[in-house]
Parts: sequence; structure tokens; C-alpha cells
Amino acid sequence: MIDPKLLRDEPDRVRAAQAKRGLSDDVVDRALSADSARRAAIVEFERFRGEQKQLGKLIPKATGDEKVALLEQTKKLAASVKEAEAAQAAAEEEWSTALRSIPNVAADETPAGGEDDFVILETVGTPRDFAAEGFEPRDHIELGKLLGAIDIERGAKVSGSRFYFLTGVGAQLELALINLAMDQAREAGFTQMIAPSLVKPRAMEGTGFLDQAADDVYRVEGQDLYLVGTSEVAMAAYHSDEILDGATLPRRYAAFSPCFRKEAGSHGKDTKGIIRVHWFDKVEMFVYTTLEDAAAEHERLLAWEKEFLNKLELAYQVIDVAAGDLGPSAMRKFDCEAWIPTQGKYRELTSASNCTDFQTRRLDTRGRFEDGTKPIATLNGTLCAMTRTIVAVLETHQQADGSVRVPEALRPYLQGREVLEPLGG
RNA sequence: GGAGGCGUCGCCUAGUCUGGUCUAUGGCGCCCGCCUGCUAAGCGGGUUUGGGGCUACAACCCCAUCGAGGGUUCAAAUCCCUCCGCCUCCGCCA
Repeated sequence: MIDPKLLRDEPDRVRAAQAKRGLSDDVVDRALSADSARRAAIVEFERFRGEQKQLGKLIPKATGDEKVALLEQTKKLAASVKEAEAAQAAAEEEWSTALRSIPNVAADETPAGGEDDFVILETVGTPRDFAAEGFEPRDHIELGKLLGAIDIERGAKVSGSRFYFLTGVGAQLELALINLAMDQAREAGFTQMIAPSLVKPRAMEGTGFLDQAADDVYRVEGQDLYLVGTSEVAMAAYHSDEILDGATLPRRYAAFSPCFRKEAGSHGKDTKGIIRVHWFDKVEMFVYTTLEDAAAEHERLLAWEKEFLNKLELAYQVIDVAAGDLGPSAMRKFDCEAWIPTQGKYRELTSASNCTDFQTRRLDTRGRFEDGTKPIATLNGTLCAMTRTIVAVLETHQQADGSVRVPEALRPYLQGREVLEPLGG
């Protein structure tokens, strides 16, 4: 939720922000008029209510005819109060709906436009030249089979398309990645967390996932619970309805959880392999900090993501995601896209978002500072999304014989193994 | 799943039976001031959160807020209903 004050004081800035995302600014006027209607309704209600309270005080002292008259008067007033209260509630509702449908105001630095209007900030490493090395790279599906690491057929048999089993060395690889990520996070001062992947509607709404992305969210039948698409959801709601001591900020959490996505609307995209699946596990960085520090923290999250990708010796580029592709919560987003050899392109592996006070306003999380209670910011960034990372590692570090070289940083987490060998026979 | 108990402004707590000076008591903690070689103690004051009015976004005034939502009533922390959470016991279970 954006700051209502910003809407009131600088509606043109909000209009411009809508345009930058390619959205209509009708909602701005709707929200503005709802706001003034709401305030009028509040004044009305408070006038009646105040009068009612004043008269109510006289009743216990009154006697006889005086009391009868008072009771008659207050009875009428009670009806007005009730009516005004209902009108106020309706006005609040309309205002809140309008306000909530306005996404976060993108940062000045965020490129305008949609999905294709991103700006490449940096390219790290060089994609391997398999032609020069004299062999055709195998895709992760084939490598997964050779190594006995990924069982997609049985994933489909048991759970349907876009599911998989990680088997043997594949399972070990995920556990190694989790531990590498968690160790890095712990060393950087993060509190390690294992977060629930089923959450109440409040958490889902609060993080903005019931807006545009609603179609992508699994809802549990008959249970008023949702499966999270990222532990960001649980972590943003973790401190809901709390006022955090400003001195404890930034609070940095590294949360592990499975993630579930319907992938509605992506039929036909990435239908093979484990690039796009309905479930995967992820270690996510989640930070609560001050609004003043948020932009700097965003850069730090990106730095930690790069550090992790560097450990895995991957080639990648960092992009500044365009406004139209930010999602409702973020005001700026950096994606790290790793080179996938058999696709001949960079694919998103991690994503770091600065959500400023958009989520904390919805979830009632604030900070107590010397100069008062103020809104605070949340940020999130992927440290390691297992499936796509496994794809990148296998394909990038494969060798002509179908074996895969283990990046050095990962070896301590794989019993010192330097190479993953194809299964015999 | 069954039975019972509990939920008060940071923490503890009074108030709920018997609705109305509850404008929610007291203590602890915290903040400001006084006092004071320093510290402690003592004394005085302040200390939920959200919203609105008016404005300099101050001060001030007002409304809401006693787990949440309804209801009864002129009036609800207090009575009634529903829900949520926590605790105890039983059952079940990894």
C-alpha cells in the first residue's frame, strides 16, 4: 500500500508512476475522491458519536421527566450514530480498495516500460564456448539422467507435469546448495529460518500476491490457506502487527521453504526439464530496515547474490527490471540471470526487490525510533532457488563424457567430490 | 477430535459476577525535569496504537481502540453469540 499522504499531496507523482508501469491512472482519481468521501463520513460519524457520549454522561444523574426526555433524545441519536457508522465503514472500504490497487511507486532509476525494457547493469563471467572445446553440450535433462540426479518421468507419473524427483547425487546437490547458501547467510549475519509454506490470506494479500499474480497461487481446498510461491510471504508477515525497536534494524533473515507456483499462463513455456516447475525449494534473504537505508540494503542483497553465483562459477548478467514487470510490491528490482548453455541465453536465477513500506503498511509493521513510530521497509532477494541453480551448474560445468565438474566452493558440501560421474552401465 | 481455563494501552496487574465519574487501576520498565561532589535513592510529570479536525505536518481538540467480528442497550472492558489464539487434561499422531 502506498502512503495515503503521497496520494493526497502529490497525486501527479502517482499518476506518472502508473504511466511508467503502463497502467491507467483512473484509480488515482477514484482513490482521491474516495479519500475525501471517507473523511467527510468520519467527520459526520464523530459529530454524532461525540454528542451521544456527552448526553450519555447526563443520564445516570438525571431523574424523572428529565431522564425520560433524555432517553428519548439519545435513542434517536443512537440511530443516527449507527447509520453514520455504517456509512463511514462503506467509505473506508471503498477508499481502501482503491488505495490497495495502486502498486508501489517505482524508483526514479527503474526503467520505464514492460518485460523487455530492462536495462543490463553488468555482465559477469563469459559463457563457455562449447564449440571451441569441441563438443555439443547436453541439456540438464540428459545430464540429470546420466548422473541419476533428476527423475522427471516419475515426477510426472506421481504428481503431473512440471514435477520431478531429485535422486541420489541430485538430492545431494540440493542439500549442498542449501548448506552453502545458509552458511554464507549465517556468516553475513543473517538469522537462519525455516518458514511455513502454508499461510493465511492476510499474508498473501499483504505481500501483494493476490493482485496480479493471484492466478499463480495455489489455494488449499476448503482451508482458507494458501501455498506460498516464496518464503517472502511468510517472512513479510512474520512481524505483522508489530512495532520493531529501531535499534534492532536491519533485521536480516535467511529463510528456507518450498515454493509453489501454478504457472498459469505459461503453457508451452519451458515445458521440459526443471526450469519452470510447480514446486521447488529456495533459500531467500529477507530484510526489515529503515526507509533511508533500503536502497543501500538493496545493493547489499544484490552483492550477496552475486557472491553466491560467483562461488558456483556461473556466467550471468544483472538486469534492472522495468517498472511494468516489478510486481505490485517492488519499487526496484534486480534480477541475476545465469547463462544456460543449451538455451543460448540468460535465464533468471535470482531476484532482489526493494519493497520500501508497501508491504509493511499492509501488514502493520512499523519501527519505533527516537523521533517516533514510523514506517519501515522490507526487501527480499533470492540466495538460491534450487532447481534453476541445479540446471545452471550442471549445464555450465559439464564435460564431454557427461560428467560434471563440481565448483570448488561446493566441494566441502559434497564430501570433497570434484566431479559428478555418470552412473555406470 | 473431546472437556475445561484464559486473552486488559512494552511486561505484570485491578476492574467483568452487580453495565453508567472506567476519562481503564496500581507496580515494573522507559523518557523528561527537580534535587544532588558522582551514582543510587527520593520527589514531580510523562509514557498504547490508529484516524479525523484545526494547523506550521507544532500545540490543542475530537473519535476509535480492553484478542477479532457481530448483537442487546440511551450507554458495553463488563451481558449474549460466532470466530481466533494460548494454557491444562484426555484421545490420536510424525
